[in-house]
Amino acid sequence: MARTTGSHSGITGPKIRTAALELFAKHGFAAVSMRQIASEVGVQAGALYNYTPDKQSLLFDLMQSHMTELLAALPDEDAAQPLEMLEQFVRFHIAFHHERPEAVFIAYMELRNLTPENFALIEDLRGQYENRLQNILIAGQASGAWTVKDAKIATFAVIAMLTGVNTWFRSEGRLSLNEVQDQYWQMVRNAVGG
Amino acid sequence: MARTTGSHSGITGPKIRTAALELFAKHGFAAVSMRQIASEVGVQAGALYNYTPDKQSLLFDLMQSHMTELLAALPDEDAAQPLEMLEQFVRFHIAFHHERPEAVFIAYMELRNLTPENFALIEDLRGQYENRLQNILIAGQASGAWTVKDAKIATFAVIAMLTGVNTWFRSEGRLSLNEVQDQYWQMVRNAVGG
DNA sequence: CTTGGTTCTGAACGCTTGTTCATATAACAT
DNA sequence: ATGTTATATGAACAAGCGTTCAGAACCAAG
Repeated sequence: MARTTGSHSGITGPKIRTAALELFAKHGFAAVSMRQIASEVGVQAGALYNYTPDKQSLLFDLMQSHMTELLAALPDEDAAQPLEMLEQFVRFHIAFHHERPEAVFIAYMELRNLTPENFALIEDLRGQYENRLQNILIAGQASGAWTVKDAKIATFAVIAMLTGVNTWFRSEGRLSLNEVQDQYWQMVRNAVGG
Repeated sequence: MARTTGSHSGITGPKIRTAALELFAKHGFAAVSMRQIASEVGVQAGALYNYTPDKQSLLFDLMQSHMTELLAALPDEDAAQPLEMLEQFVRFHIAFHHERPEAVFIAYMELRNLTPENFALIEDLRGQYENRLQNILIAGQASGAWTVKDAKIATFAVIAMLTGVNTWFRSEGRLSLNEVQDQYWQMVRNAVGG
């Protein structure tokens, strides 16, 4: 036997990415085999190599796509006052990350499974994202919108705090996304002394 | 050949735990083989099974030890006013986690590689730790020491923020541990509205 | 209806995996 | 010095790994 009925590149390609995303998030990159991904897609392992040169590229593509989408979706920089921009950032980060828990999980947990070259590329994208927040914090320092001492530390603190939402928040739970955004915005605003 | 000169249980046992800790933290549980651990110890793979029934138990033991030590090292609960207790907690968390980056990393990243039973045990220990902070936050709410609305959310937010220190702080860097503790304490205190 | 290119199968490749076990030797107790 | 026990080796096991490739079957265009 060989090619099966209904097989098509435009379908199988995305299917592979979705299956890999879910499996990597659930079990970890190293613990997932190409045969498992193929089985999830409904195809033999060899067929995956029509769509990715190897397993490493599959991981890298998922992470790069995620980081690129994240940067592209970021609200405009110079649209408003520092306090508004910070609020925008907080609400954006929570909402965007809530919508793609698997990609977020992978982007944080699988860095060590990237080749050094790929790692550097992803770290650069992450740095760009962190810089956006850091610039907001610096702008607010300059304008006296808040009192936080070290913008770099505050950047790390805020991002860690916000990303932590993904570990516990579920939309079916006690709180709505909006309530969570409100409470985190209050905590972030207080934390920077705004 | 067989048993080598100088071989001793009291030496090899800890060596295995140390090697496993470092390798798991660096490459991930699934990506590390028993042969790699053995090689790090200077022994053949079969010898490891004099010290652990299997690879899974090795991971679980490391995680359980870490969580147990964490709980045992926690400062006393009813020793002071809420504000002092919260400050104590913040400084303790940062210092304790800074001293054992590998164990912390593993305890957060390798949860999905535990069997369901082992996972439940570790999650219970983690829950106990989080409860200690939550109780402090509730006590402060009751006494009016601060204004934070939802103690559960604040617990998650503070722990995520504090644990994030490990991703960037190095003692050789620009800041001392004490300075970092000071700044994070200020941010946490502000965040809860204290 | 044929041709050509795309997408798949299924077998194979050399290697690595966690784990077991007979066997050998070092270390200790007597 | 002898006997016992603890601790190691090294080979073996079946299973699984990422990846390659010849050939088969599908799809679309002429």
